[in-house]
Amino acid sequence: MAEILSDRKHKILKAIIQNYLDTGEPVGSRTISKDTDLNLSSATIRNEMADLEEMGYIIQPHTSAGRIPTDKGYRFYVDELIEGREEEIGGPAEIVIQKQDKIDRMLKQVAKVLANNTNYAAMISSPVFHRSKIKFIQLSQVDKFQVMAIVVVEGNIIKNKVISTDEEVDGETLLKLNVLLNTNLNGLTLDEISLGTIAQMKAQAGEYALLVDDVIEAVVNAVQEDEEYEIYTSGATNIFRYPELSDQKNATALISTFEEKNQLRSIVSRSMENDSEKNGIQVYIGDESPFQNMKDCSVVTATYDLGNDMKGTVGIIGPKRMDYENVMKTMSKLLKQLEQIAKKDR
Amino acid sequence: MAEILSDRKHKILKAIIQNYLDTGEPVGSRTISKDTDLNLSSATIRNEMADLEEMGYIIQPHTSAGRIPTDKGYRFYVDELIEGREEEIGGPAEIVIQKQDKIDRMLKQVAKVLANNTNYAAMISSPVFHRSKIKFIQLSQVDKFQVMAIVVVEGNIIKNKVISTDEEVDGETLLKLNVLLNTNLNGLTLDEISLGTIAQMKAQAGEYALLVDDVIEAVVNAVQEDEEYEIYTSGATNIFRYPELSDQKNATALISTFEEKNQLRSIVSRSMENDSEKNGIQVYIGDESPFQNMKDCSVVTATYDLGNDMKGTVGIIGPKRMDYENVMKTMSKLLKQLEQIAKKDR
DNA sequence: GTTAGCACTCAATATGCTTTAGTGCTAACA
DNA sequence: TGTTAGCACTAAAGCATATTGAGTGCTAAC
Repeated sequence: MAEILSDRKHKILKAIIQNYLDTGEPVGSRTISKDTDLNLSSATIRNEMADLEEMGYIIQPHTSAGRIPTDKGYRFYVDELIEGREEEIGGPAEIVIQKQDKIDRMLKQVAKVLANNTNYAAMISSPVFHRSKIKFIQLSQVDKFQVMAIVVVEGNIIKNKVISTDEEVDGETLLKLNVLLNTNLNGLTLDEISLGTIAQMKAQAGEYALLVDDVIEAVVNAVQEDEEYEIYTSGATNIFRYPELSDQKNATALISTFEEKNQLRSIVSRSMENDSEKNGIQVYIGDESPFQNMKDCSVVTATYDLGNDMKGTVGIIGPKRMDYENVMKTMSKLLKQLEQIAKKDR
Repeated sequence: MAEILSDRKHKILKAIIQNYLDTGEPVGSRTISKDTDLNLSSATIRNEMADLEEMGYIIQPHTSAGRIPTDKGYRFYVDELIEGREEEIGGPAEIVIQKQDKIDRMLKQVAKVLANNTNYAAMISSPVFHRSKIKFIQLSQVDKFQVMAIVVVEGNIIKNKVISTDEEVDGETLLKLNVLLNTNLNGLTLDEISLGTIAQMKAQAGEYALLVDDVIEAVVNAVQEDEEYEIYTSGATNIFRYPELSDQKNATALISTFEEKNQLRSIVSRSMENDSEKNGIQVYIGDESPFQNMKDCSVVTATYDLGNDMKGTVGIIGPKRMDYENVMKTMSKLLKQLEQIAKKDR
């Protein structure tokens, strides 16, 4: 696998791939002969191309056609891109996200901007909160036998859950419970709520110890529940720009994927797991992607971090012949902005 | 316009439309001659068809083809359907929605079931709350200069808004404000909050009168804000089942409509406005629909009412040749279930 | 090692022919 | 007078058959 390509082959392969990214058409020897500064005739190029084909970097769709990159070819190209990526020479990013009062609005906007700037389909997950702290808890009477627990966690995310009680709970009790909960749980993450804490609370609750159990369960549920993080998408119809994806079969598969969002979750988890690579950007080419049956697509993901362990994933899905360079640039610029805004926010 | 069709023409027209709904192919005289119990030769049918064409109910796509319904033809058919619709003979509805703890989940499910049972694209709006009552309000300290107002309105919908204050607000003040807000505003709808109420509250607030203004504004905003009701969709890819909608142009338009959701809002408002017709079901054929450029589609909408003025809209979007009868039946069954579950819920 | 030249291949396009499903009209019929 | 059989006609759709064009691989000469 780790063959070393001669400088010339290297150049030719890169030229083929770049040309194919642009045009989407198989590229022939003549084109390369003209487009590169190698000053070689088409015949020579043909010989080199035959070699590259043998090595598995490119392939002919049919005898009398030019060559297109294989997955291995793409991988070569992308690896080189990632390798050579210096920190962007800043420059005022033209892309602009506006600060929004709610995080989810901002994320929706990020997805939109990403889709518009790349012309591929974009997705972004809301942060997963394994370890975000409880800011405060508020129990309120909803009904005679129903109490609602409202939990605000860091990032001003609000979760709520209705608790049905066996006996009527009067206002005073509720007040006491509220104080109890807040003094004991505020500032803790879910993981930090130990059995000890709970026992302690029960002791303090006295005759309402029973209720405490229910309430804590509700709180935990509420916080965990939307651990079922949201996924926002944008630009699904962009796939129609690429003929290789817009036949009925592919289009249906891709668009339901975006509508259902279940499969997108697998991208998110995968991206989170692998998040450690250089620059945090990951590229899945063809079959490498977590999708089923999406061998004609590539997926580019990155993880953002808003601090306090609020991490999420953005992703771009497009044809294999996507403009990886632009996608990676746009993505990292956008994320940098997002993270900056979030930083100010606290 | 209000020509009266002879009984025979009536039957023939209906047969043509029904056949076309089934097959999607232009229908010829021979087919009708065989399929109906009129016992007429194809030649006779041809004469009648020529008449119907002249009257504008049907049209020939090209000289040597059968006939397809015009919008006027569809309108005739649908009107008759709506006319003749007796209250469904109940029967245990096979379609089942499960009770969910949160309304939005239930609505999502409704959309899904609707899409699956009809094979068209489905949407449902969350209820609009012009006049839903405030159940309680909770102010909480978020930051030194930030207070969060959480408002719970009927239906256990939670809204929240962060208020930035000029001066630091201490816990005691907050408590007072909380009591003040709740004693004055609970049980009221937005419309019922009069200037008198506000003046009264300010008087009671004493030195914090200034804050009261901000807070009330925040509350009103919070409640109104998601007046920006949500729209849930399902089955957008169903349109690929119908060749007349699945060409690139149509598919892109339709699917972006579903993704963007803005245009869907215009359907919702339209449906709400017109909600007074028989059975509450409305059908927009072709250009009658609120969509732009969607002349090949029909839209069927209905309004649901969960009580307490919590009204919303469901809609189906499909080809003009959709199975209107089934759609209407499915829709009204489903809504009946939804409303029943909501009733129990209170 | 490079290149010109040539025979060859295959997809895509164009061309013309046939089939098919339907029509409208006319003339005969009950 | 309404109905029908029959026939000439039409346009789309299907099919086979050339034509073109972009590209290749190979060979022989530079």
